Amino acid sequence: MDKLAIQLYNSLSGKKEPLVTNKPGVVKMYSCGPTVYNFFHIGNARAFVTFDMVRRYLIYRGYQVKFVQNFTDVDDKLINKANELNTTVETVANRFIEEYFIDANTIGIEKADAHPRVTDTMEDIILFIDRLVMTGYAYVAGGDVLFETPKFAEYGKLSKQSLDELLSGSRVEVSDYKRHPTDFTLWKAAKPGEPSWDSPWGKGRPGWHIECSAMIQKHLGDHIDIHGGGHDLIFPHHENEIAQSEALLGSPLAKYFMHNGYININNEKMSKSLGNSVNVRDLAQQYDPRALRLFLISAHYRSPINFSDEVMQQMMAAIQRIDASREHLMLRLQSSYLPEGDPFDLSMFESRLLEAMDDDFNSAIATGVLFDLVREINLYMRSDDLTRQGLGSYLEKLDAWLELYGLLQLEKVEDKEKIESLVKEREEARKERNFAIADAIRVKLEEMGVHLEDAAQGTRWWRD
RNA sequence: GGCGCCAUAGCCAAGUGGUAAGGCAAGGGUCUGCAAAACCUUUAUCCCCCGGUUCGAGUCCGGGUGGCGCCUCCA
Repeated sequence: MDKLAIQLYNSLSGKKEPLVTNKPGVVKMYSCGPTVYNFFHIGNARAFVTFDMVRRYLIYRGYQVKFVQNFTDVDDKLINKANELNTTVETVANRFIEEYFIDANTIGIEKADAHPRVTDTMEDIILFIDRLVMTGYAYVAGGDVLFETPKFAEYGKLSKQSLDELLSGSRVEVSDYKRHPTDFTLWKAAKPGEPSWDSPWGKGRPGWHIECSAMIQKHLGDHIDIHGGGHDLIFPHHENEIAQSEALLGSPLAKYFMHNGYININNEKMSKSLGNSVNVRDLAQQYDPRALRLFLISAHYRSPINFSDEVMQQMMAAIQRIDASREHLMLRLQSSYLPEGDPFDLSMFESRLLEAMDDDFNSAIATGVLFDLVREINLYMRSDDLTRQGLGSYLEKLDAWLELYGLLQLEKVEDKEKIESLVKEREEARKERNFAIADAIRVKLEEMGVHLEDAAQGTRWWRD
C-alpha cells in the first residue's frame, strides 16, 4: 500500500511538494471564507467544497486537522446592503451567516472547527496593527493606518511580482497620503454612520486583509500548514497577509498556499455586471445538490470549470448511476436467504483512490475510480455467487467513499412512508399478476415525481 | 506593459516518455409482464499547428495559433 506522502501544489513555489507538516500527524489549515452580505454563489462554493474535500481527505488519511474559515462581517458591501435594507450591518451579517450554514450543509460542506468573525476578533486585529506600527512596518496617515510595502523585502513573493512590476500595471490606486502606491490599508478611519471601533488611531474599522492574519494567529498560532482560497486571492489578499504576518514573524506564515480555479458560466466569466452569477440556494432547487457537488469535484481543483445546464444534466445522470447501484446493493442485502462467505479484499480500489488523491487531491481521477467501483458492484450483483459478506464489503467501501466525497445521500423522511406503502401495494398487485393495478399505481407515483425500478429482489424508487 | 494558466472524442474530464482512465450522450445486443436499471459491444490510428530532443512524445524543448485569469472589490 502506498505510504508516500501526499503531494500538493504550492502556489509559493509553483510546484508540487510533499506534505510535511509542522507537527507530525497534525494539519493546521485556514481558508478564506465569505463576506456575508448575500447568499453565496457557485464560485464561492467551489472554494468551500475544495477545502472541505482537502480536509475530509486529510482526515481520511489519518491526519488530525484543525480547520478555520472566517466570516467577513464588516466591510463596504455589508454597509451598502444594510443601508439598502434600512437595517444594521450586524443584522445583515447574522442573517447571511445563517444562510451560509444552510447552503453549506446542502452541498455537504462541513462546519470548520472555528468560524471566527471580524467583529469578534477586533482586539486581536488592533493589537496586530499596533505591533506593525511599533515595528515600523506600518504608518499612520490621517485616521488610517497603512502597511508600507517596501519595508517588507519579500513583498510579491506569492504573486511573483516585484513592486515595480505591480506598478507597471498602473491600475494600482494612487493616493496622496500613501508613501508608496502599493501600500495597503490596515485600519480605516470611520465615516459618519458606519460601524466603528475605538483604536489607538481613533474610531475606525479594519482593512480587509488584516483579519485573516489576526485570526490565524488567534485560532491556529503563528504558523499554519495550509492556507487556501480562490486563486484571485493570490494578489492582493494573500500577498498582503504574508507581508503583515511575516513582517512580525520573520518566518513563513503558511508552508503551503493552495488556490482553486475559477468557474465560468456558459463559457463566460461569472460576474455581477454580466448578471450571470448563480447562487447555491437557487441551484439546489433545480438540481440534486449532490450533482452540484459532483460537478465541483469532477475536475481537478486548480482547473477552470464551466457551469452549464448540459453539464448539470450529466452530473444528475451520474448521481443516478451511483444511487441505483447503492440501492440495489441494499435490496440484495435485505434478502433473507443470502449465503455466507468471506469479505472481499478491495485494497486495489483503495490504493487507486489514495494514489489519485495523494497527487494534489486529484478528485477527477478519484471520481473515475469511484465509478469503476460502481461498475464492479453492478457486475457482481449480476453474478450467481452473491454472499452477505461480499455485498457487505462493497457497501462498506462505497459508503466510506461517498462519505469522503461528501456525496452520501441524506435520508428524507417526509413523504417516504406514503411512497413506500404505495410501492408495497404495487408489489402485491404484481405478485398477483394484476398488472392493471400495478401500472395504475406506477402512474400515480410518476405524477408525484417518483420513479420505480423493478428488480428480482424488490422495487427501488427515487424522486426527481 | 508585467505575472501566470489552458488547448485531449458530440459534451465533461484524467493522463507521471512506452503506445489514449472515467462520466454523460448516441448506435447494436442480452435480460425483462411492461418500463427502467444493469451488463456486453461500437464511437479519438490520435491528443490546436510547425519544428526539435529521443529507440519511442498527448507527455520534454523551441516557435506559432486560439482561449483565459491576475495586476482593482471578487472564490
